[in-house]
Order: sequence, then C-alpha cells, then structure tokens
Amino acid sequence: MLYADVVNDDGLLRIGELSRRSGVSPELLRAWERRYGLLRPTRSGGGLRLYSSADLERVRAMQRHLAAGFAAAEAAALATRPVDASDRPYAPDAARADLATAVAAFDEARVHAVLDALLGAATLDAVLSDVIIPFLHELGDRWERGEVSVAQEHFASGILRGRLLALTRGWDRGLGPRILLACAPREQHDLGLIAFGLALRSRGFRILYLGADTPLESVAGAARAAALEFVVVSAVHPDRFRAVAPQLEELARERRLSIGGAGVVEVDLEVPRLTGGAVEEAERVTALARTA
Amino acid sequence: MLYADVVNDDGLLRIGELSRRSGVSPELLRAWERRYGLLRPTRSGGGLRLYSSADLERVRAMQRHLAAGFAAAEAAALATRPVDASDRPYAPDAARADLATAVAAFDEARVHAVLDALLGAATLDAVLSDVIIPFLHELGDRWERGEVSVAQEHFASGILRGRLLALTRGWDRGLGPRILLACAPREQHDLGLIAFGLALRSRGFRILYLGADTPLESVAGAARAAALEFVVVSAVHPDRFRAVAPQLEELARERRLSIGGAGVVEVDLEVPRLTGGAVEEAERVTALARTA
Amino acid sequence: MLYADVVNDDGLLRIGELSRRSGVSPELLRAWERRYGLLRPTRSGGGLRLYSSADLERVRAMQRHLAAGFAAAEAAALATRPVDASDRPYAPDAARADLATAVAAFDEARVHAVLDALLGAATLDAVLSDVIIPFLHELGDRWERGEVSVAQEHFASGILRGRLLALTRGWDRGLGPRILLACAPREQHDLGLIAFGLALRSRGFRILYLGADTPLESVAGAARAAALEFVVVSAVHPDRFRAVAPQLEELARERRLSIGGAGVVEVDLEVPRLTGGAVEEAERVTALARTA
DNA sequence: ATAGGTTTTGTCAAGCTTTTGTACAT
DNA sequence: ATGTACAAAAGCTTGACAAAACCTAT
Repeated sequence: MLYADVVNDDGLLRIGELSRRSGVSPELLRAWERRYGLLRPTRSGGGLRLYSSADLERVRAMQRHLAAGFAAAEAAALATRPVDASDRPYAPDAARADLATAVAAFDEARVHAVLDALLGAATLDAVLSDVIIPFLHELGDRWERGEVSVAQEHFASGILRGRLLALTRGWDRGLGPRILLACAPREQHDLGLIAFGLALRSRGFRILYLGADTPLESVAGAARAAALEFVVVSAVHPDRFRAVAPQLEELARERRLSIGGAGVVEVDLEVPRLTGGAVEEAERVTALARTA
Repeated sequence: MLYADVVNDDGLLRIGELSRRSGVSPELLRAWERRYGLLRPTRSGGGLRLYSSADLERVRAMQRHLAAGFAAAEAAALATRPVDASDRPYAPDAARADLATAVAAFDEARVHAVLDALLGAATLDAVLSDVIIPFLHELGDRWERGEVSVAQEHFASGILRGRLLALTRGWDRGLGPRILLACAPREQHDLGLIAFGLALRSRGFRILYLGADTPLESVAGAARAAALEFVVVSAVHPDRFRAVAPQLEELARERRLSIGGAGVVEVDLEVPRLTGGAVEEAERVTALARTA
Repeated sequence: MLYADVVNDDGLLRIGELSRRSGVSPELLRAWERRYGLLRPTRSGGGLRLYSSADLERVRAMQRHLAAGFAAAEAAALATRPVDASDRPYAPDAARADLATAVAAFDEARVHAVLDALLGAATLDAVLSDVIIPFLHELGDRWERGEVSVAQEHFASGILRGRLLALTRGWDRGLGPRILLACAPREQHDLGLIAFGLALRSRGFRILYLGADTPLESVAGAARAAALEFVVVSAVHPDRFRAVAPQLEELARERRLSIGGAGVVEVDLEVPRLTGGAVEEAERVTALARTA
C-alpha cells in the first residue's frame, strides 16, 4: 500500500460506517448534509452515499465546533471552510508558529506540509538555522515553563528526527574528510547533532554518526577503527561533559576533538568548544579543515 | 527378500518397492504417470517399470503438495516443475549477513544499498520480520557477547532508525482507528516500536507516535487530548514496566492498553501483553480491533 | 524459508483450498468474483477455477478491508487496486507506471506524492537510476511513437526539473573537487545532466552547473575562471557533439573533459566518453578523482 | 422518528460436469 | 502391465431469497 494510497488516501465509507466512526447517527449525518451542505458524498450505482476520509474529518471538525459551543449552522460553516493554503515564499517566523500549532494538535500531516514548504523554498542550511533549531529551542523552553507537554515534545522530535535522518542518507559517501559525531554518554538529545552533521555534509564532509548516549571508549575505538581525524562530541547538559572530562581530554590528545551543543558554554576543558549554532559552527569547522 | 530383488544393478526400483517406500499404491503411481506424466520410468527387458531415486523424490514432492492442499493435477505440475532455485532476489539470510559485514566496517553506503534491494524485493512486513528485527536482535546478542562495539550498534541503529522513520511519513492519515505508541519511561529502544507501528500502518491503523522514554502521564494526557482508544506502551527491559506498574494498570482501566517489547515476558500485570514479534502482534491487534 | 512460501510461488489452488486458506466459503468467493471482479482465476481444461497466491492475497486484503468497516463493494475496490498486488515499499516499476498515469492526467499532486514516497523509501541514487531516468527514457520513446503529447512531456519534465533542482541547492559549496557540467550547444535536454550532478554531489563533488545549450567558449571560459579541472559536456543527440567536435577536442587537451548523455554512443571523438547511466558513471568519475 | 420501498450481500439449491482414487478384467 | 470403468468428492452455472443496510418523504 503505497503509491496510490498516498494520494488516493482511501476507499469510501457508507453512512453506517461513517456513523460508527464519528459517533453521529445516520439521520443526523443526512440532516447536516441537507441543511448545511456539510458533506458531499458521491453515490453508488444504486444511490447509496459514499463518503471519503475528508468527509470524516469534516464531521469531526463539526463535532469539535459544536462542543466548543457554536450553533450547528456556525459549526458547519467553520467545518466546511477551506484550509488556507497560502503559498508564501519563505517565512521562518510564520513557519515556526505553524509548527507549534500543528504540534499542539498532534497534526502530523500539517507538520510535514510545513516542512515540505520550507524545504521547497529555502536551503537546508537556512531551514535548519532559521526554523528547525530555533523551534526546538522554543519547544524546550515552553516545556520547561509547562506550556507544552512531554507528549507534544516527543511527537515533534519524532517527526523532525525522521525528516532530518532521511536527509542523512549517504552522508558518509564520497571524497571529503571524514568526521565522527556522537553524543556524550547519557546524553539523549541528538537532533542538534544531526543538524550539525547535515550542515557539515553540505560542505563536503563525510559523516560517521554514532548518535545519542555513546561511551567515549566507543568513540575512541570507532575513530581508531575507521582512521578518523575529526571528532565532535555533543551534549545539551554540561554535566554530561563534566562526567567524562578526563577521557575527553585524553581523546583530544589523540584526535582533533571538539565538543559542542548547548552544554559547552559552562564547561571548562582543554578541548576546543563549538559554542555557536550548528550551521555557523559547521562553516567554521570547514574553514579549519581547509587549512589543515 | 534379497536386496537384489528390489533394486537392480543400477539402483533402479520396481513399482512394488517404490510403492512401499512412498506409501502410494502401485495403481495410483501408474495413474499419476498416465495422467500427469509425474514419473518417467525406464523399462526392463520384460517391460517392468524401473524407477530412479529422482522418481521417488518426485513422488514425495507430490505427496507434500497434496498434503498442502493442492489438487492432484496442480500438485503434479508443481512436483515436475524444474527446480528454478531462486530467480527472485529476496534472500533474508544473506541480507542479514551483508548488513553485519557493512556495519562492522562502518560502511553506510553499503547498508543503504542492502536496504534498497530488500525494500524493492519484498513487502515491508517481510523485510521487517525476516531481516530488520532479527538483525537487531543478533546485533544485541553479539553486543552482549562483546563481539560488536557500542559504536557499531549505534551506527546501525542510527541508519535503521532513519530508514524506518522515513517510511512512517503520513502514518497518521487515513480512515482507520488511531493508536498511540510510546516507550515506557526511561526506555530508549524505539526501533521495535517503530517497526510495530509500520506493521500496524499497513493494516490500516493511524499512528500517533511518541517514541522513547515517555512519562505515562504524558501518554494518558495525549490519549485523552487526541481521543484515542488504543494505546501500546513498549519496553525492552522488564524493569521499565515494573517501575510504573500501578500507573499502567490505571491507564488500562481508562483505555485499551497493551504492553509490548522484549520486556513483557517476565512481567506480571493486569494489562494485555503483546509477547510476539512486531508483525505477528500487529496482526493480532488488528484482529482485536475488529471485535471492538 | 517455509515450505508454504516455496509453494506459494506459483502453485495454483482450486476453490476449495482457497476457501480453506482464506476462511471464505466457495460460494462467496464466486460471488465476489462475479460481482466485483475481485479474482481472475485461470481455468483448468475442464473449467475449474485455478487461483494463484496473488488471488489469495487479494482475498485476504478484502477481508482486512471488510473488517475495517468497508462495505463489500468498496472493500473489493480497495483490494483490487493495482498497488495492492505489489506492495513493496520500494517498487520502481509500479512507480514508473504510476508516474505515467499521473502525467497522462496532468495530475501534479500525484506526481509529487509518488516522488515523495519513492524518496522516503530508497536512496536518491536508487530513485534516479531505477525510476526517474528510465521514466524519462520511456517518456521520450513514447513521445517519438506519438503516444505522448508535447504538453505531457513538458508537464513531466517541468515537475521533475523542479524536484531535482530543489535538491541541487548549495551543491557548489564545500570541500570536494569541483566539476563543471554543461549541455552541448543547442542541446536542450538537461534532466539527465542534473541527475548526474546529483549523483556526483552525493559523492562529495562540488558542482558548477551551466545547464542547457551552452556555447563551448563559455564552458572553457568558466573552467578557466573558476580554475576547474573536471568538465562534463552532455548531449542527447550525437549531432550536438559532431557540430563542435574540434572545439571539444581542443578543450580536452586543456582540461579533464568527458562527454556524456545518450548522444555519445555514436560519436567518435578523442574525448573520454561516459556511456553508462548517470549513477554508474558518477561512481566511475568518483573513483577516477580518487586516484587523481 | 417512522413508514414504506430499494440496494446490497451472504447463502442456498438444482442440475450438471470434472477430477481422482480405486477396482477389475484382460 | 494395461486399459477401462466407476463412484465419491469437488466444482460449475443459474437463479433466487432474505436479512441488513440505506433511501426518500412525511
């Protein structure tokens, strides 16, 4: 189930099944159709109503509006109103707001649509530094202030992780210098590191990505096994670095190690620190590699 | 009876012996020969049928096919068809071995190439249950035995997570029942849960995915906010369940909750458990949802 | 592999066995065939229905859809959709067919949806060489045979150009070796060249892209101005090369020039020729650059 | 919400044919 | 060993029927 399904969405429901799925009686569904034109079912050869998934969505919207206190006529008007698909060129601020709304409603399709529009309108660098990374920060802040639930934060990072990882495909191939990326032990936030990797990739690096919560011995081992010179270890929380400070400094003597992520600002180690944004630091690392 | 009486110099069997060895009556053997050309015995000077061991194999194949439910004509066609071993490129065992080699060498391009070939050759269900999930298990086992480094394990799961998440796009769309998937608190292994979600998706479910390490209050909150009936919480380690047993049982009273993942086997809770593989349990959940 | 899997390859079932395996009564199976064309069994000499494993799959799909609440007619329509026959996640042939249908109907959303699904399921390399480039060839062939209108051909190449160009963003940045790509003078087909550029980019090259119909003096000038060593000139029609043969040979003495595209096969020049597919030749060029 | 009519769909039956294991005469 | 016969099992087609689900109109 793939190609046709993506567009064609689904089959058609008869009124009984629509009723079952929406919890609205068939009589009422027909009344809403007759009175407010809420639904526009196609018909079978014999005249039975056939509803699409869009109809089901409209019924659900109608129910939400009714529950919110609107009169039936108004609720129907709201539910049938077309979703404005304004094709503005590239508006990072509006996009962040859109993402926030979509995440609040667990609306996966909308999140993807916003990301599609963004990636269609601007470079990955721009989308990462103007939208995705700031959005993640905002999300984190609002989570701390209790304005966003853990579920919403998880939902959002799941989708973003999927989108970003999809862009990483093949990022270890080719001719450029190879760099190893890993999160410090016990560090679970990997999205910033992935973004950093993507920024590096678009500058010609080959990425060996180990991801969240990687023991430093493994980092060192992999760097040795794959003969890598450059290594970046990332953490959002400074304690993650402090807990392994000696090992980090040892690795720094062996390889060209940098540490990055929000956790670096308060840490004092004998290791170069990437304190800026992912794209900015990718640019700096590239410049460094050029001279090396 | 002497050996020489039933088997002649060239190792050829007479019909009685073929009958005895195969359990098929001589009459029926002759009928199969006449009707379907199943057997092509040579003849003795006196006209007696002389069967080779290949004939015996064909008879046994015929019996297997009959037992499998094929009618005689079709079973014979299958038994006489030349063994064209494999003209289709789906070889799960070889693929797993390939993946292991590629991962050991941190060869990202090769991992992707293997996955491309697999996804092009078989259904997602098959690839998940024959290759990806077993591969992850093998990887875990070999990690426990120290044959695989953490770095290799991380490298592999990063790539697989990216590929699987890419396939999840739009999995919340459609007409089917909606189901919430989350890992138990402190549980970081999400790949099995993603695979389970994909298997459910291909059976028509709509997926709301919260991912690793999700507090149960968030699960409950999201289930309420999005009006979801079905919820699955997963963990690889049983302690993850035990630590939140009361909350799980409370949630189970409120929603249709199941728990799954390797961690369920040793846990004793008043909550339905999904103890099988991802695809298998997806099938079961689908059946369950039907009865609801 | 289980015995059943081997047999399922192409064994034929009679209606009783199909009934046993699916749990659907023979009467109902015949009714579904008669009413909805769900099954298309071949017939034995005497007229008995003979079903393939694909038929069994269709019956099972039908049952799933019924269980999901669809009425029989709608469930059958879903189960007979061509995509259900090969529900591999990555089905290049099905995708090409889908693209052709969508193009014939000027259905842009569907073209995008198919491409989205493909790029989610496989690597760009695979999609280029398995789907996009073959599709362009088919389109050209069918245009020559008059089966496709100019409008359809323009529509398709417009969309594909847009999608591919969106992926080229920033492809001149970074650390890799630089390569100049241009179409020969008067050559308008640039899609293959873009695909080639993308394959090179994913291997670490930096691309300087001049596009369709570029005078060779401009190519030479740009190569000199940007100090580029590698140059590829492409054409679909051999005359485009012949018309500028001396200049090509001169440029080849100055830079590492290759010529590519469908037009190279019949041309005889003192210039290295890239006669294979875009991805394949990108791999070769990468290997060359490595040794250089 | 009800009444009265229509469509859809699973099931069944009658009468006939094909398939297939077994039996028997030569 | 061969060829023919035979009867049970399984299938085929046509036609019909009744319960469930839907329709419109009041």
